[in-house]
Amino acid sequence: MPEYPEVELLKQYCDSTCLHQEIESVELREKIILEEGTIKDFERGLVGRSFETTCRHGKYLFLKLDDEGWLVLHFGMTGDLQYFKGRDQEPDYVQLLIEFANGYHLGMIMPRKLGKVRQIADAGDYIRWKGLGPDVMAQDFDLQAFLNALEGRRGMIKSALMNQEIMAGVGNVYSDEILFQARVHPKAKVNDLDQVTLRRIFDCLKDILGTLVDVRLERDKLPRNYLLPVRGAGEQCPYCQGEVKNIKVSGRSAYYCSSCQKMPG
DNA sequence: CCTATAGCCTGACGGC
DNA sequence: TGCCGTCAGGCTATAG
Repeated sequence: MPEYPEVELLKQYCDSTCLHQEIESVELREKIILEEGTIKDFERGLVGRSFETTCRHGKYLFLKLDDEGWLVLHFGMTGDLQYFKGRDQEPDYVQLLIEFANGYHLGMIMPRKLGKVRQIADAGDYIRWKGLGPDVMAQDFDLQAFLNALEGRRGMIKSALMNQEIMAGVGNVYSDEILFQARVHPKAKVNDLDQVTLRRIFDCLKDILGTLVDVRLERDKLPRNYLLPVRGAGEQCPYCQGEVKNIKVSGRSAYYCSSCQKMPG
């Protein structure tokens, strides 16, 4: 689930809960979610420190430690965070548990262990090392930056939007939403799209991702023309009553309106 | 540069 | 109810 909107909200959640508190203990329960190093070193590296600020790039959340260094969290397909008090309130599937001096805990919840955690020296270096493209919601990711990022691409537009090296933050679900509202077929080739269409995609991207954060992902607060509530095969398009279909695009499940999202040309 | 495939890991769901 | 296959919103590696 975690794409830009979810991770941005998790960042805000951290900002309002767990900053500036001394870390008393750390339990990393699954070796597989540690990107590098040993569990012992990871745990020791956090105890006695505190989180000072946070930042986000694409689907990655960075928590800055006092003194120096960062904790990076990547949520995979099922990651979430919960800040809670007593151990008796611990939710299921906590793989990383951080206990603060005030008695509260931050749990990283991950039923499928596809996420990653790691301590790093510098967030910028990490972003470069991962090869991440520009963050889609950064101020300077404007229309020109979007066009530059897609320059020379010949693959399918949905794949390009989801490619974290081209631009970081969009995943499978919201790439469908963006293309739905821009009325572009997910399999349309990037180099077949004209400037007007690319601009429409860019505008939809910014608008949709911003809106999802504004409404805090509450479905009933979304505008009525969203694909999200009817993102299932056989559902009805809120624009044209056409049929929502499911196809595979680069191995991923894509939903689109077979009537109003046409191939260009 | 791009696509397809398989794999990582495990819960939810539908069919029999 | 139980078993089994399939699918799921992440990413990576590999082969063509």
